[in-house]
Amino acid sequence: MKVSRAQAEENRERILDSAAKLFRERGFDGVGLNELMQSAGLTRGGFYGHFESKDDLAAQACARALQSNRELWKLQTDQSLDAWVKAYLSDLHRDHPGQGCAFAALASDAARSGPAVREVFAAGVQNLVTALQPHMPGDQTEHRRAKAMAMLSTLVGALLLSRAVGDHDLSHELREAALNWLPAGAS
Amino acid sequence: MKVSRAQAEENRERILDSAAKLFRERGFDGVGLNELMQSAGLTRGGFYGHFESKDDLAAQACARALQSNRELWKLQTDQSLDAWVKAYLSDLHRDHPGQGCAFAALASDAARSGPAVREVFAAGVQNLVTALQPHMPGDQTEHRRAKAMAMLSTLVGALLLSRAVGDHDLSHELREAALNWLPAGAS
DNA sequence: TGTACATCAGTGAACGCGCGTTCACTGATGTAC
DNA sequence: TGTACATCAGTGAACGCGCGTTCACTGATGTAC
Repeated sequence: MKVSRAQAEENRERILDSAAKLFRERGFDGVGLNELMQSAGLTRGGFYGHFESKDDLAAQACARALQSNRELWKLQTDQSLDAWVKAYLSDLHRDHPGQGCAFAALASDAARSGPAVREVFAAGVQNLVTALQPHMPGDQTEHRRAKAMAMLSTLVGALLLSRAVGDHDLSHELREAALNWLPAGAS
Repeated sequence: MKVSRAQAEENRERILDSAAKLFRERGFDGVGLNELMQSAGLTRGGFYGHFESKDDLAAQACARALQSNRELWKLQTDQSLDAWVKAYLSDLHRDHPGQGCAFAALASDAARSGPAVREVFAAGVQNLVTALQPHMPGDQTEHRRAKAMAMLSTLVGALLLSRAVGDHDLSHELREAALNWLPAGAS
């Protein structure tokens, strides 16, 4: 049963959205194409009409996740960098990787992936650093850029570790420590 | 063909060492039990004489990886925290996750794993932070502890991101930025 | 505007493969006498 | 110390299952007249 071109495009978008969410929750290897297509309301076989391979989807889903991160975060950073940092290190963000930062959720997966995914990640880092840069203290652009990068590393590391430890108190302590550390160089 | 008890114990150790390396390189889902046992010079069927399940092995392999991290790093930090930090953010460490930091290599995997793995990770963080703490500046113990945690987050985040981006220059820039940022609060 | 037909998005069965796990079996080890 | 036998570490075939991918087919869509 064929479907209108507009509908097909909608289907493709839905696959990408599902993939961006499920991959962040369970990693590339943790989600099969069958489940993925079903979660988008389609069947297994239709996948290859939209994407070349699972790897191709992984790269595009990462791009999608990073893009939605950017849109979500732009509002927060525009009003205050501090607000964004606090939201980044919140319990809410820790407990919902599927809607959260793609770096924290998929960096390990990306490191083990092919060039396509890694290029998407590189572009994502460049984009976010450029967006954060003007909010950082310092006279020279390259200093602000370096600070933005270091801050990003701290945030990603703290969120990741706080997700990896089972201990609830330790999870909180890790994020608090990062939060208190940041102002020293950031603001 | 039975084997002496000493030999059996040796085999178990070899499985653990292989797993600690392979898991760090490719993640829990990226390594099958067949390949794993073969890399330890054994066959598939013998696995369950040593471990309850793959999950059980994952937890024990993480513990093994974290322990060997500790032994390796103790020497470096004892002479100078700076030496350790530089080694942590080196090209060598980035390019050899199999022998490197288990946090950077497996944090995402741990976040998606069961309680056993996560408890091992929590203990690993506690251990490392306790080891770093005395090297951090500050009067009060809890301040030094918080700084050690924040520094760890920065290091893990920077190494992870520098592995995830394909771009060689960006990978270097990320680690340099973290390196220059650290002294502000750490030393 | 209405009809005839080519296009092609989506279906669902099938491909070979490797997964984690189980189990009957083997035969050297370690023990009891 | 030497022999008889129980133990049990490791083997390799087999289990059912889900994986990524392919393909012949369906039938509504979009096009040409």
